[in-house]
Amino acid sequence: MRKSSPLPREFYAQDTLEVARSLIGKLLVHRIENLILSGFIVEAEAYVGPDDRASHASRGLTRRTAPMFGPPGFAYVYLIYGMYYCFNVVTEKEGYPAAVLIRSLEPHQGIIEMREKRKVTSIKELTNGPGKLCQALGITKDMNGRDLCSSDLWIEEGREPGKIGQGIRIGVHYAREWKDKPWRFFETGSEYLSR
DNA sequence: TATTGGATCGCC
DNA sequence: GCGATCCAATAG
Repeated sequence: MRKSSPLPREFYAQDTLEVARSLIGKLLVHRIENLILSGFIVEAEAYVGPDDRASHASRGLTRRTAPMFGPPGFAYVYLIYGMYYCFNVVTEKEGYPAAVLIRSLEPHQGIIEMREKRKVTSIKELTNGPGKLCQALGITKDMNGRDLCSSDLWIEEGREPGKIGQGIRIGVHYAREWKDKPWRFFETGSEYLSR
């Protein structure tokens, strides 16, 4: 069995679209003491630069968006609609605001515990959405700004993904001409994609 | 200090 | 299709 290790910071330092595409098939892991909760990434979206109106960073550097302007390989976690968290990985060089939103996972380790956290039994409903996967893996505001290269939350090599599809991002109708950018990547045919 | 609205979800 | 629920970002 190969020793698991976090992807290096250079992985995150690349072009954001490249990172988003490359993340499909990788394994997102959260270790809570002796418990391992993980899932293969099957869907991710890129939020790129200061002009992308769909991105929080288009409003500039604020308290909330600070992690997006920071160095690559760190987590950007925020509360949405007052009740769910969304998990992103910060990309590109420090000072350039960009990140990839992890939208859905194929559950791997800790499925019993994920069911308890999610209050649902169907495996397909555990992590098929950005808010759901944070709930399943126990990702909260506490992980905002966490270093994915040296903490209990990380991404490692997973499995070879199937065919990768590309399309427009979800839930960004307000983003004017940026709403139609095909910056969402997903594993075609996966049963674990978000709605 | 007050108002607004959202990178969602689950139920009607 | 719609309400829940709260905080950051703005406006005043």
